Amino acid sequence: MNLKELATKLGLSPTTVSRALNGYPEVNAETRERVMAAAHRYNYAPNTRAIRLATGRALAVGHVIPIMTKHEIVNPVFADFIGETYSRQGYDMLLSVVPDDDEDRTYRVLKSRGSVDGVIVHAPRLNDPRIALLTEIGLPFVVHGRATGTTIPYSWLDVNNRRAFLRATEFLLDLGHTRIGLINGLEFMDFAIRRRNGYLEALAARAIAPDARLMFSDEMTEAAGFHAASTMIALPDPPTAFLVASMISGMGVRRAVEAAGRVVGRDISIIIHDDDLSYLPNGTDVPIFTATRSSVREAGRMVAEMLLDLISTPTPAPRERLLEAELIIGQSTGPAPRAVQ
Amino acid sequence: MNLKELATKLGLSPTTVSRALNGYPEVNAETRERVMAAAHRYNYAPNTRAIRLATGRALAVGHVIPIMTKHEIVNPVFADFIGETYSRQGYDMLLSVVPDDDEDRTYRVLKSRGSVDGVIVHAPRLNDPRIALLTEIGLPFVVHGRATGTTIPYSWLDVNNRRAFLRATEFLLDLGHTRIGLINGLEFMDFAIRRRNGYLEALAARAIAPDARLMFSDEMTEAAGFHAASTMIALPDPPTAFLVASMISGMGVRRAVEAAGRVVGRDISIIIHDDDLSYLPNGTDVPIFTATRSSVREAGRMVAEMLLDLISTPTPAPRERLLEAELIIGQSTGPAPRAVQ
DNA sequence: ATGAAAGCGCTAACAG
DNA sequence: CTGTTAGCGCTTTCAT
Repeated sequence: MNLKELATKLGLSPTTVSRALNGYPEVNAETRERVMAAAHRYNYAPNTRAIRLATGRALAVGHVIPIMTKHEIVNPVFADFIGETYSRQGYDMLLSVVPDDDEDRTYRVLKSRGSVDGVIVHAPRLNDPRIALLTEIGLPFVVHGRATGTTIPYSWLDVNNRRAFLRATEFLLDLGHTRIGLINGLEFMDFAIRRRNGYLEALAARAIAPDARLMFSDEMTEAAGFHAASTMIALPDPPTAFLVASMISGMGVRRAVEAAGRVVGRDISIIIHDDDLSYLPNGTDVPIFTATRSSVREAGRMVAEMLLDLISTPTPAPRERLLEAELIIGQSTGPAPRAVQ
Repeated sequence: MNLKELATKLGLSPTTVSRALNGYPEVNAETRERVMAAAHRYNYAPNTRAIRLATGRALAVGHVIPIMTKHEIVNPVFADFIGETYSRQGYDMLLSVVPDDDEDRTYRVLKSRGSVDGVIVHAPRLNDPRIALLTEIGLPFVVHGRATGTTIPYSWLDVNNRRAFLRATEFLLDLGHTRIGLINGLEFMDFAIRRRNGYLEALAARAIAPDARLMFSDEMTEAAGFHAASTMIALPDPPTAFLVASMISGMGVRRAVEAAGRVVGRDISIIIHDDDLSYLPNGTDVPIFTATRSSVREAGRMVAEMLLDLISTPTPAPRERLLEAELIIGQSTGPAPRAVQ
């Protein structure tokens, strides 16, 4: 059933039916009722392809996921982008999974073929070139995260990673730890840089000089966590606590501690950060974390809304939103951190 | 730059240009050269919206992710669906994240608005209603996994989960373990059912009666793994080994073992299965697993190809593909399983 | 308040 | 081999 057929059935012109369905004010209230009812009855669904061609809008937003060719991937949790935000406004969510050495072309094609009205930029990196590129080609975008080093203004939404790690470090410092090993993600990722800064800031505030041997930056895998922790434990003056940037590397850290014959929570404390808690139940009994499932979802929804706003605004001004993370203490991944004896 | 403009510049009709660009055989070789060159020079990109309307094809495939309203989500790893398979053929990948109580409507809308040419069904459940629905409304689909209990024929690609767990169980049995705790995912998920069957089958082959107290089925979270393992360890006759269905629950299992004062790999062996190794490096030093990163990616690519095949085939016959998983022994998550003393 | 007509940019018969 | 002519199903002036 298409518009024309529906119009014929109603004895109206397609124009009027279209106007009635799209809420144009000039339509007679009674007519609108009739149209609505008929549309519902005949299960009429407008053909998106036609709307797109006629209006010149794509009615879709893109999410481009860079697959790192040299590294393990960063895999955004798409469940967080509850389709509702998009679908409620009639937008589709397009996913492009592309090797990072091919990103440029992807964005240009997205723009020139008119596949999307805007994109969400995931996993921003230091001096991320995508921001300049998108600005240049005029494809609206919102960054989920931020890109340190970028000078041109752009819209973003980020979680305060610096503050999260600052507080986690302070927490350990308060327990008397002074040698705290940082097991961070790859530090060309923006979030990893900020986390490191938070860690350093906390140390600086207590006049503790950072020790390069206690700061590892690598992929957030089990093996990398194991390697980093093992190396640090083997130092003449090993750390008494670890601050780990992901659940998975945390698993490797635990293994390293145990392999060295130490006991987690007695000899060595571990704080594991993670902002993807899809594998943990909400609210209760979680380890030390700096985000909760619900807040991550909230962020996803907010980014989506920012983009839709941006698209529908004639002359949009860049918007920025910084979310504070929660600090939650529990013990799911192991015993809670202990004071140094 | 659109087709018409390009045609004018070339002094040709849009038709000819279109034919030249789309590889129709009747075009003069020399003409084609000229057209191609001009298209390249003027950076011509066809307008997808117009192609879609004109051909009546959506040039897009949908991935519908059901968000369980009552449970933690199943979050497919989309990086596995390397866009290349789709983009090479000019297809977009559409993502719909919807609450599971709203799936019906989503599929119907997808069909009636013509947003996609077909869909990939993720995370199939026992007697999954989606298969009947999609068959009924005539939207082509391929199931990533299988749906136990479904009678109508359909296309699917699955990893042999039964066999994977059969082999893992056999491995432990060969080491002398007879009390093996199964910590499984939710058993309304098809893959979880099959894994359980593999476990049971291995026990049956050795004439070992299954013990209901050694079989847990729950969400694959850290907390659930901890709870299941703790409960089993507290039994008068506790298991000497655990077979765990995910890396994350495995973390909880390890914690439970340690909390009980036992040593992993000495008192209790653990085999962790996982088929999402995004957090592990390829190839080396992985724990006992039944799939590798590359094979998971391979599967993703294959499903995508099956769907594209299906779409472009006039009268498609259902295709079925069962992949054998690899059994890899390593020790990233802990010591390798040991023989019972 | 409603309708007629043109057009979005491409493809696909049908001619020649 | 190339061009002419109609659409695809909707929106959007411009009339009435």
